[in-house]
Amino acid sequence: MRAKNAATRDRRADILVAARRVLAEKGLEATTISEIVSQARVAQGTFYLYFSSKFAMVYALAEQMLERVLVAVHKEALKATSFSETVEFGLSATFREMGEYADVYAILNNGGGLVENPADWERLFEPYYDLIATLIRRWQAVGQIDPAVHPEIAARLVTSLVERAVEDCYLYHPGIAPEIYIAEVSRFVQGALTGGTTSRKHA
Amino acid sequence: MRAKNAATRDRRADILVAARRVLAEKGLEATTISEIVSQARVAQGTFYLYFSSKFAMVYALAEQMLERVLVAVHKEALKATSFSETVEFGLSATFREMGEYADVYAILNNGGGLVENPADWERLFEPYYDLIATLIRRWQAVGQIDPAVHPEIAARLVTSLVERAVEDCYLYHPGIAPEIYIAEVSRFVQGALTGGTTSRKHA
Amino acid sequence: MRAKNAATRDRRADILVAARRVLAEKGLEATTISEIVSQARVAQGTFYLYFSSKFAMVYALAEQMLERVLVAVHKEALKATSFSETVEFGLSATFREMGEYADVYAILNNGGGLVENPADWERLFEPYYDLIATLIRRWQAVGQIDPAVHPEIAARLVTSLVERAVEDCYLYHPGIAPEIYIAEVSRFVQGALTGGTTSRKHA
Amino acid sequence: MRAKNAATRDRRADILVAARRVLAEKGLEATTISEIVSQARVAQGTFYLYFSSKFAMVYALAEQMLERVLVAVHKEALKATSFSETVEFGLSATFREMGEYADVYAILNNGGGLVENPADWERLFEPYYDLIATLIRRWQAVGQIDPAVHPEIAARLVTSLVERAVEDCYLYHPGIAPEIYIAEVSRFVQGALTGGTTSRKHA
DNA sequence: TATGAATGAGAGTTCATTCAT
DNA sequence: TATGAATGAACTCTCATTCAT
Repeated sequence: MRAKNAATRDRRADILVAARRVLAEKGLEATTISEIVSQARVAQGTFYLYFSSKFAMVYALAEQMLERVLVAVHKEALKATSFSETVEFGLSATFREMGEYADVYAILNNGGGLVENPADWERLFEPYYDLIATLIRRWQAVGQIDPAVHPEIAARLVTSLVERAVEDCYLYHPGIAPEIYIAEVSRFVQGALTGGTTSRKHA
Repeated sequence: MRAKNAATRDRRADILVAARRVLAEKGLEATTISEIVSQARVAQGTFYLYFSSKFAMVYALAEQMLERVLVAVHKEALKATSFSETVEFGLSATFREMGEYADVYAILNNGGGLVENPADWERLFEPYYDLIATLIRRWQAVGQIDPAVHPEIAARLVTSLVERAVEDCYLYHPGIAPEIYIAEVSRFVQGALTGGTTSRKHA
Repeated sequence: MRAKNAATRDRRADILVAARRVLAEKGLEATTISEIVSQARVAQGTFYLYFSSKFAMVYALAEQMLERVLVAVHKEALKATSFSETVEFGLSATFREMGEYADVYAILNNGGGLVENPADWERLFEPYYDLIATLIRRWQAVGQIDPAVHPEIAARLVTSLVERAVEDCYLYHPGIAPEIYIAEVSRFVQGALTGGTTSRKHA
Repeated sequence: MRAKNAATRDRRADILVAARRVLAEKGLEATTISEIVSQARVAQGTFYLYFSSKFAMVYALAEQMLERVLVAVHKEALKATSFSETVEFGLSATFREMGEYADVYAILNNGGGLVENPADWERLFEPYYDLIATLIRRWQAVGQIDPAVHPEIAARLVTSLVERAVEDCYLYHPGIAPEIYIAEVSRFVQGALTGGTTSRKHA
């Protein structure tokens, strides 16, 4: 198990970096393998050594992003001592990690229509949904989340909420600070899961 | 001033109907003008008489859908006598109308990357955001929504929530009844906007 | 034989005027019937009432120009009392008339490749060549032009010389006054036809 | 450092050869890239590897022709010992070289209207004009050309004269021998530049 | 592994022309 | 005569993919 020769460039990584730059700038349809390999300074054929198609490359990019978010959120969740903290820490971590990919969100959200079977693409997000659902169940177990909440559905709603907030935050309204969005989403999620219904009992 | 000859087909409408069928079946990138006009039984050039490009057509389709949802939600909102009813009626109407376009959601959600300036596309949704924000303000005025809620941001979050729920409901989990999603989103939105946090102060 | 109703626009003329404007601005290949009829404010079909094709229209335009030049040169030739005057008067008239068509020269010179049989196009210029050849013969008869000159070939050379000079003058070097070109061509033609070589023998 | 494999076809050259054949047969507008690549036996995309557009290809063809003429005329000019010989040798060489391109003249003369900025196209001919102007100045210096002649303008007139003569000779009147045209143009040019006007003073 | 010239199917789009009104 | 919506063949050009080196 020796270290990779320093002189040997990691071409797969080079390609992914270039791909993101091009996707961000041109959009999915206008992105060409040609431009990716040109920016990555590798030959056209080399691309196909690492990715079997344009779609496979987009898929790999999505995997990369989700892996990083997953790890970060998981780490923060371990530190949290309440549902409220879980939400706050998790959101901050997610905004931080996803913010790095803000430029390719619109594309990574739905596979850009490249995907032949939407379920294939959706499967990519499963681990993320699982993590959120698990966290929901954990805090339901200790009474901090409304037991009426459906963990699997809520996980997807929360995810879409976050994705959308990040998108709005980084793409459409760069003037508004991320903290504003984090606060808004935080209240949104906590209000939603701790039971608006319950709270209304006191009204 | 006579009525249009019944025999005269409305080619623009024919094209949009065909376009939806093809987009739903093939996805955006794989959809070709060729197939659209072939299904619409018009000539290739006729397409360009009504739409200046493939993108302009997708845009028109999104406009059409949003117009219908807007009208339906507006109508329901007039009938509602509480924020809770506004949410319930509005959601039902939205699910009903958007459900008709479920097949082209993934595409209409983000303009499929065809859009050159994302803000152009986002502008399309403005009227919808405005309506939601207006409704939020209305119920904030009578104390049924947490005054801390930022109407414009919340409108966008609610919108994304609904879009995503419809997507999940009609595309990914056709086994689950729409009512389940409506109930979940309803609680989600109400909990979020009536202020779960606030209610905890009383706890 | 009554005058045309003043209210009736001469659509054929309108089309030719618009055609020249478009040809001048866009070049032959980029000129479309669409734009011509749009500028002429007539319907697409009306074009074909007057011209059987795009080529027929360019041909008509060339005819129009050549007719005007022919008439003008003929008129001047009648006034001239020497070969020298014939050249000077004729050149001035030609520069004046052709100058009006300077914008479409490059196109009218060779039919732009629209022509299927180049001879068809060439035939258009025959009356002009004939006039020049006739004038050459006239002044050869009275000894003012070298008898060795071949009237038909010389007519074509003179014509091309003039066309090119007008082109250079009006298109490529608008800074240089037409008079300069007229003087240069005049000396050129006179020198060529009165036999510079021969005359020097006598010097 | 081995020689290029004999089996490796020079695709750029193949394309230019085919292009000439098609242009000559069909004219510029009717010439399609499709037919060119089909005759050159290369793929459609290969064309764009060497030429960025149809116009770029025509431009390259013109460059090729002018280069050959330039070299030939320059070589002959070195051998000439008088202006008269310069004209005769130069004309023969030009007729010989341009005769090889007679089939695409009408097109190469004005860029066929494909050119967006006529000056771009004109620039292509500059080296040729420069050579002629230089030769004129050389023989003006030793008194063999009328000092009143404007070298730059005359160079353009002479060029157009030659182009036109070649065109007439090879395209329109193939029955007349090139020598006739060469003689006519030779006398034309010599008469024009050695000063018909001057000589008449002595008459 | 890496290359990059070559491929060719197929895309979006244009536009001269027709024809029912 | 005049219209202009409709046509559809044909165009240029792109680009994912291959393969001999």
